[in-house]
Amino acid sequence: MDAFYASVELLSRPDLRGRPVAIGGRGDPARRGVVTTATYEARAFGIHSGMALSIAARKCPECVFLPVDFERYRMVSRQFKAAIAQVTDAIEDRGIDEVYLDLTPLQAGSHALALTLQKHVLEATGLSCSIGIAPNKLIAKIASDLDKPRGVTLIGRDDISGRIWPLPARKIPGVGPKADARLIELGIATIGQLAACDPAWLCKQFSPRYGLWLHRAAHGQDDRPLDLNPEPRSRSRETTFQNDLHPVRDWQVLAQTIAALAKQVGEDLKKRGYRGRTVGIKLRFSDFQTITRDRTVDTPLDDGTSIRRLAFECLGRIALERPVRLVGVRVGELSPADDTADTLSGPSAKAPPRSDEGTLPLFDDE
DNA sequence: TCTGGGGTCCTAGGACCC
DNA sequence: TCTGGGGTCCTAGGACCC
Repeated sequence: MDAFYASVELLSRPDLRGRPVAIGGRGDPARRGVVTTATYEARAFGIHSGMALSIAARKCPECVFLPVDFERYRMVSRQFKAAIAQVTDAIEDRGIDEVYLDLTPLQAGSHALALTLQKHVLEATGLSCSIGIAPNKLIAKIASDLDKPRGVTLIGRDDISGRIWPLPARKIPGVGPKADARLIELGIATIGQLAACDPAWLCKQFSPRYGLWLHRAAHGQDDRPLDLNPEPRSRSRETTFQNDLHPVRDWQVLAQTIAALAKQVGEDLKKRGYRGRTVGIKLRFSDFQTITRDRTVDTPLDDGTSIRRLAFECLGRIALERPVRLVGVRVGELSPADDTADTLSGPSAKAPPRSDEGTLPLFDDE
């Protein structure tokens, strides 16, 4: 979807069309938050997603800032996916504003299919999208980005050297800021230059796996099938404080926040029918250093009380010596709640007992 | 007044087991 | 003066994506 959150907001605020608009945080650039989406007018001022709201406001004082409304975006997301489902049900969900489709079995030509999809999405939501059609997910994803907004880009195997190789290596999904910076250091700026590199040399510069993947990606090779029904791996909630917490003076606030997050994660898990064996917490300090602690137990759980107890145990293993900016609670190693195989028997039942199992030496507030 | 929230996957080291 | 090899699980951190 093109500039998804911003485009959704403009549906109800047509008066803002043509003006620089940025969506993020609570819509107040004086408060903590980042730009999630900027309209193309705002992008012209150098505003982009991930940028601090305060910096965006400095770059463009006339920019309009709106708060994020995830509930609404999720609703529109369901609408556009339902519109696409009229064309194909081979849909891999890639989050709120993206999907992969397998159009292989369809009879119509690629370009006609793309126009049909855009028409369905526009009629269902009033919003535009950009489409890339290619022999695999990797190239389709790159292609979808080449002609935004409202683009349709077709790339065949024979087009890879002509259309893909001139692009910056950073355009490969999976090459982020760190890998790109390292590539630049190594004198590699384009995908074509990456494709010319010896894979063994790339493996030496990066990890063996990543080096091999880089080489294959640069040659447009990708054999990942669509994942039509991915199982969730973890569930988490986190929050950034408007003002950093003093680790001692504000301990109550920290504890209450963790308890509330634990409760929410538990409710999320129950609603979706999952339990998890690993409970973890995340703390971000004022210097932006982020640390995590987690704890795995034998029996999967989904109740807020157990999650909170384990979260507090994790908290007890962290030295609270700096102001705390963010706290989060996570449950991982998920399994369906109706799958009782692991809870009744199995290897875990024979695991040696842990002396501190279930105890809460420091922070027991029950 | 710089830097959200919710995810996935990978790496590396240590414990532990055979 | 020496101390294997292979495997799994857990933990912590980090890169990356939407």
